[in-house]
Amino acid sequence: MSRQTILPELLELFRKFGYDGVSISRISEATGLGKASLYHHFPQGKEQMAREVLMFVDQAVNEYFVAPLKVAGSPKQKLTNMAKLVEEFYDCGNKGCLIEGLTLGDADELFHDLICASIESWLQAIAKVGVEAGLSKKIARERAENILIAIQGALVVSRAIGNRAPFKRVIRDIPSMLLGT
Amino acid sequence: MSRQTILPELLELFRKFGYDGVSISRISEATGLGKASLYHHFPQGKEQMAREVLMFVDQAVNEYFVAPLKVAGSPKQKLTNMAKLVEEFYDCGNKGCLIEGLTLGDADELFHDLICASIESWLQAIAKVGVEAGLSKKIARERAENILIAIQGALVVSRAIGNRAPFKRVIRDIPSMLLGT
DNA sequence: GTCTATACTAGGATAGAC
DNA sequence: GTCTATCCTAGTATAGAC
Repeated sequence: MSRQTILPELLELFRKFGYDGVSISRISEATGLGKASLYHHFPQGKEQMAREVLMFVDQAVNEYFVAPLKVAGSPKQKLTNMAKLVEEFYDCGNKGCLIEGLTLGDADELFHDLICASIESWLQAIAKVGVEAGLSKKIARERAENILIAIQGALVVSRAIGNRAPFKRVIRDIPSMLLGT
Repeated sequence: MSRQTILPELLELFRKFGYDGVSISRISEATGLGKASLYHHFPQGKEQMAREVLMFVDQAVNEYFVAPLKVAGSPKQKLTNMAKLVEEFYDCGNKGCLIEGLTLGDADELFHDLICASIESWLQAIAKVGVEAGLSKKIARERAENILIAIQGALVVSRAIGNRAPFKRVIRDIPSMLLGT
């Protein structure tokens, strides 16, 4: 069983249950691999699994969210493309956010650097599109932050009230959140 | 030891570590009470503790966030007052959000109704201020949702990047998020 | 109402056979 | 590379003394 098949499964577990909510037994059930096999692939156990999932996600962020912002096209088109891919990644708000589950409690210190770096590269890519569109660096950065805040907040609120409409609305409004109405 | 002294301590634990991250031993250490004493006060264990914390928070939400929106004053003043109290409650973004830790994994089903009701009453109170200020019901509701999304999202992002500035900015912008610039 | 002691279960991790 | 069996620790929960 290869990394490419197991990491997506681990991602789903960590985003759904959080670091503390994922047990080796649960992973064993979900993947069909015995505990000993899991430790064969990940000698440092759960911590290594979460770390590799975060690196896998960082790669996905760069490939799916950041790269579309760097190709040719108008700022609005780039953001619309990104918004669509974000919507897919979170399955219209049905799938939770990795950040939440990996920044609670003790896990926070373990993974802070990885999470921080991943968010930062996404943030900078969005801000760069804003600068291209004529915004000042400061405003572009703030609005990029607002976009990530809206995405993460919408995931929390949508799940809490059991209604995906707020998430979908946020996705739709991403371009205007950076470029203005 | 009374409910009034122990519930705030439990709140801090659950918001910091999430439901799965809080163990009875941890609660015992934090409160200074032995395990058996904790079960004396909360016969149904951790689940009851979390439930009572949520009811305690619901009360606090109504007392501190909703009530200030119902007194006399201009819409802008009401929102500014609320924003200030929200900032205090989350300690400028240093303290996490209960919702996150209690909507992950299995805990989600256990507490969904309580969390949902609590958010809904807050949401409606904000929307009502918007209607008073002349907004349509639909727009007022959407903007109220946007405010909660921004608050929760800012907590996630601020913690993740280790910088409270986005949270403070969101707090400052709450009135204009409802009433327009 | 709080404590010590204890029972039981689940989670983390490894040894060794195949 | 995967399995069964096992070990140890941590977590949940309760009994019974004070």
